[in-house]
Amino acid sequence: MKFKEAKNKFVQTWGALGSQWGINKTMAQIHALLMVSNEAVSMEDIMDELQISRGNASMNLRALMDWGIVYKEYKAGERREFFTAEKDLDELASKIARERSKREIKPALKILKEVSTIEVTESSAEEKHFVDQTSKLYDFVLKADNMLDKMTEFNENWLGRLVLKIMK
Amino acid sequence: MKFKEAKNKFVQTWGALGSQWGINKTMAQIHALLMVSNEAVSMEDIMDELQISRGNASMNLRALMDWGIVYKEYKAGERREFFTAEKDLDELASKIARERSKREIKPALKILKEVSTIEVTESSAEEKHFVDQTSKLYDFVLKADNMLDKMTEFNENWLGRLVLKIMK
DNA sequence: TTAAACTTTCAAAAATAAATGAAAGTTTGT
DNA sequence: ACAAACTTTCATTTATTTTTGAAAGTTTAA
Repeated sequence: MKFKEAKNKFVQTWGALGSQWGINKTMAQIHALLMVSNEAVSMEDIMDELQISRGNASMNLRALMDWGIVYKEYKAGERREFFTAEKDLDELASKIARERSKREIKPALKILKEVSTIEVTESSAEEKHFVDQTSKLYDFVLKADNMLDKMTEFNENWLGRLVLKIMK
Repeated sequence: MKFKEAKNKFVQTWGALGSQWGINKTMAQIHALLMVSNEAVSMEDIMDELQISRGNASMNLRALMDWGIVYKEYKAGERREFFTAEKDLDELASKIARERSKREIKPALKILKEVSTIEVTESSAEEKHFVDQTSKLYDFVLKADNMLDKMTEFNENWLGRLVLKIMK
C-alpha cells in the first residue's frame, strides 16, 4: 500500500467511524485529514482532497473549531486561512468528552432528574418502578459523565496507569 | 408532572440521545420503554405506545436482541411474544461496550494497523508524520477499547471505586 | 393438513440529514 | 473609497437513513 492510498483509506475509515457515532462524515473526514497533515491546510486543499463544496468545507471547519479540536492559522504574507487539528490525542479525547457532555449528557441528566422525581400514586407498582429505574439511570449517567470528565486526568495519573495494568 | 407525561418525556429524551450517538431513534425509544416497564410488553403495545408500524417494531426489537439488551419472554397460555429489557445498568453498559467494540472499534483498529505500517519514502516528512500519527492513534484507540472492555470489572472492583473517589 | 394467530422481510415511500453553490458578507491593500 | 481575494450563509437539492405495510413466512392447535 502506497502513501496516498493509505491516507485515503484512513480518511474514509475515520469518516465512517464518525457517522456511526453521530458525527457527520465530512466533519470526521476533515478532522482525519488535518490530523495526518504535517502542516496547516487551506480550505481550497481540503475541498480538493475530499471533493466537497466550499460551503460544506466552511461549515464543517466552523463546527470543528466550535468543538475546539481544529485551529485557524495565519501564514505571513498569505491572505488565505489555514487549518490544523489538535494532534495530542489525550487533549483531543478530553475536548470531545467535554463537548459531548455539555451538549448531550448534561441536558439528558436534567430531564432524567425531572422525570425521576414525580409524585407517584402509592398503590401503583408501575409508577414506583418507573421512578426507581429512572433514578438509577440518573445516578448511572452522572457517574459515567464524571468518569468521562476525569478520563484525561486518569490517563496521566500514575495510579491510574497502575490500575490499568492490573486490570489487563 | 404526571406519570404518563414523565414516561413519554423519558422515552423521547432517550430516543433523541440515542440518535446523537448513532443509534436509531426508534430502537432507543423501544429500549427506553422496556427499561421502565415493570412487566414484559407485547409488540402490539409497543407499536401502540410509540405509534410505529409492525415492521419497524419487529426490526428494532430484533436489533435490540442482537445487541443482547432485550429478551423475548413467553407467557403461559399466550401465543404472543413479550419483551423485556436488561435492567441492570452495569450489565447494560457492558453489553453495549462489547457490541460497539466488536462492530466498530475492532474493524477500525484493523485499518489503523494497516495504514500505520506502510513503507515510507525516507525523505518525505509528510509520509513520516502520517505513519507517526496513525501509529499513535492505533495505540490510543487500542487503549480506549481496552478500558471500555474492562469498565464493568472496573466498576465492580474495590480498587477501581477507590481510584474513582480519589479522582473526583 | 388446515387455518388462525402471530412475526418477519423487504421494496417502496417518507423523513431526516447533509451538501451544494450562488449571493451576501468581510477583510486587506492601494 | 474601491476592488480584489477571500469566507460565510442559507434556500434548495441531493443523499442517506428510517419507516411503512403488504406479502411471505412461521408456529400452534385442532
